[in-house]
Amino acid sequence: MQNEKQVPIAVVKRLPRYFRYLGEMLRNNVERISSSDLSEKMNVTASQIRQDLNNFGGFGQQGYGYNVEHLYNEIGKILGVDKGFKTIIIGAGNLGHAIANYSNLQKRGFTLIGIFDVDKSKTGQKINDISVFHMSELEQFMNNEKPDIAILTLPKDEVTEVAETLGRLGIKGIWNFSYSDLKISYDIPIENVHLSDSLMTLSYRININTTF
Amino acid sequence: MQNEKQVPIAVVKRLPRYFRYLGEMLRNNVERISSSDLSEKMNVTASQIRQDLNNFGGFGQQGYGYNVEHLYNEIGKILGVDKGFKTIIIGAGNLGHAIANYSNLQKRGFTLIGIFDVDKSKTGQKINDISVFHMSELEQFMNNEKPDIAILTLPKDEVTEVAETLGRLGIKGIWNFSYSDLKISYDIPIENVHLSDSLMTLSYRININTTF
DNA sequence: TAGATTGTTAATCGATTAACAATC
DNA sequence: TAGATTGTTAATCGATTAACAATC
Repeated sequence: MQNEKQVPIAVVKRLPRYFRYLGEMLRNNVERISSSDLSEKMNVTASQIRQDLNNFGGFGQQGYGYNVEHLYNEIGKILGVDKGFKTIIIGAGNLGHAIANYSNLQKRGFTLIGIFDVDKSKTGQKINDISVFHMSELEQFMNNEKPDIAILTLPKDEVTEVAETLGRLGIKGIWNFSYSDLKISYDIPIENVHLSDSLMTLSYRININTTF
Repeated sequence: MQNEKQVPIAVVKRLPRYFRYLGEMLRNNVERISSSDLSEKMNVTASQIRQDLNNFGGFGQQGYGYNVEHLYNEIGKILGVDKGFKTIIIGAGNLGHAIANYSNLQKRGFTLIGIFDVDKSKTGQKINDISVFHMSELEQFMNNEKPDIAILTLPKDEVTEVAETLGRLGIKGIWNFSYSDLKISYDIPIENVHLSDSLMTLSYRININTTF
């Protein structure tokens, strides 16, 4: 169980970017790429690419480089996008709507199977062809459909309770958009997305450009 | 100009989180906090907090700690949220809608002053009280209103051209949501947001939890 | 004053880069 | 085979943590 020494999170966070660039190349029918060519495109060092990839095994070949399609697929497997994880959205507000309509998620192998909201006026509607259910139906839905990932787009003072419920019902991971660092009593992965953090970083950079 | 040795980006990226926790404490009428108490709440080391803050000056006081309100305000200034940066959204699709309705941005001191789209059927509408203009009106609007930040929520094959235009018209920073690492010929800060990267990181973590 | 806690220097740790032998 | 490029070890760099003198 859980061994093989853990891959640094810094490395993991770079994988989606590799995946993105390789996908682009694949669409452009690029067959192979060397770490140094890729490093130029991506503005990182070739060393880093080789080091990163070798956390997961040797995907390249001396004198040849990396086969784009193969590497793309392998990184996809590492990231688990081949698993077809089933997702639900909780909170059918603006952000919930946007994510439900965000085709990239479907493309990356995540299948949206349901949307939940406490607002009864939304129940029964469809968003991007996916049904909106009332929160009271969540437990039964979880038992029947066994979604893997819950996307939480609800106010921050409601999020902990909902997340605890999801944990109890066996969710495998939570993608949290509420303005908080969600923590629950179940040991499952949670990714907290803080959109405004990124905007404030931008703001900082504008600010120093201007100030000094 | 631009000196005082640059603050590491790792530090800058932590500032919004400090800002968030301090804001929370401020709302709870906490008057002062020591680095060690804050470190416990935030799950980081006290050392890191003190080091991070001292990149920008000494905000604390020996034997006392940090005054919450003062520190909150100072970090706000560093981040530039006190500047009232004027923002526009380009792309009135689902994500554009969601962001326009995302009250946190207004709360963090960013003022949305216009939304643009190529789709004429959207022109003249209002989203969260903000007018939607046609893209052809962008240049004049920029000249008159001088927005600081452009939020780009449009398809990735349209984003570069629009961004170049914005650069030419004097935008100060770009918050890019399209599925690409936007690069333009003007030297202005760009923050690329890749929502699906974060989801894939979550997916990875679910995957290893399950596999090993 | 005595106690608490900062600001800051020094030590440690981890991540990135460089180098090169292995090998396709 | 010769050339290219990986996988991997070693060196460097930077970031985090520990320690403590300064000071409120």
